[in-house]
Amino acid sequence: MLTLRPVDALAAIAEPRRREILRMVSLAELSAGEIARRFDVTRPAISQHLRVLKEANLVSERKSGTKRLYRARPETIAELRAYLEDFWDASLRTLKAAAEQEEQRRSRHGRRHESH
Amino acid sequence: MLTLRPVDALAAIAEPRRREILRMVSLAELSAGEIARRFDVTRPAISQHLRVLKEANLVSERKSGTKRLYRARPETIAELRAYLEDFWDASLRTLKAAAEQEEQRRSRHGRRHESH
DNA sequence: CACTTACGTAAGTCTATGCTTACGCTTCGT
DNA sequence: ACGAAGCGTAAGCATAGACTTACGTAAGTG
Repeated sequence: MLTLRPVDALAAIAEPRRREILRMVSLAELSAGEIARRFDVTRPAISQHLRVLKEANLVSERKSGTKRLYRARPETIAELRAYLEDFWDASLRTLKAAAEQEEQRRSRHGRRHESH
Repeated sequence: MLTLRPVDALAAIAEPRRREILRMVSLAELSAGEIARRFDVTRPAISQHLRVLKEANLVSERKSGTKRLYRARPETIAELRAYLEDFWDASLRTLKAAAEQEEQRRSRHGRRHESH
């Protein structure tokens, strides 16, 4: 039952600041304020980034007193990774196959092809 | 001498349509028109996507007569893949380490921690 | 019960971006 | 030389999105 597709996570990761945030909450569980202090932007901006990451299931949230602690979710990261692995594999495999075919064609008849 | 960072390629890939285009030009060298015909958008829109992909070095362009043929560039795809591999590795490794530390703490003293 | 701390959210702004139509440039066929 | 084919680019538009300030809320503190 996976309603969120890896694609949402990919879009979330495309943002440099969110990538940085995800790195931070991979190293340690952090509060929104702690994260915001390490950036030049205001705290609400970070809250909004955290919401995107949370909606993409890339981070989990836990309340502790007045704070909210965020941490990266390895499962979703692994899913996104797998999704992209398939993407790379499909691309690179077919590219390699195409290059080899071309190489064969080139060597079979000595004249250069595709002059059209 | 790599002026273009993998990050640009990542942003390019974040767009669903561009991911689809990249898949297509991995399977076969295609002209802009051929690509556009497979989408519901106009040809200029595809041209603009192709420009983004080209600037990210994800596709190469070759002129043949009045056409321009596009093809995925395996090198850049591999670079982006490597960049992300590092990202996953760093995230997942530290997450695993943190989880283990926590597990140790939890088992060392029987009571639950972090009540604050 | 105030007051403070630590937040999220709403509203508004500015920029980026994905799209369209209009146009101009090459290259090929005749 | 001329029209058509195949593109890229410019300009304009509408939407998304990354910010800001202002405000509201829940949980500790005195």
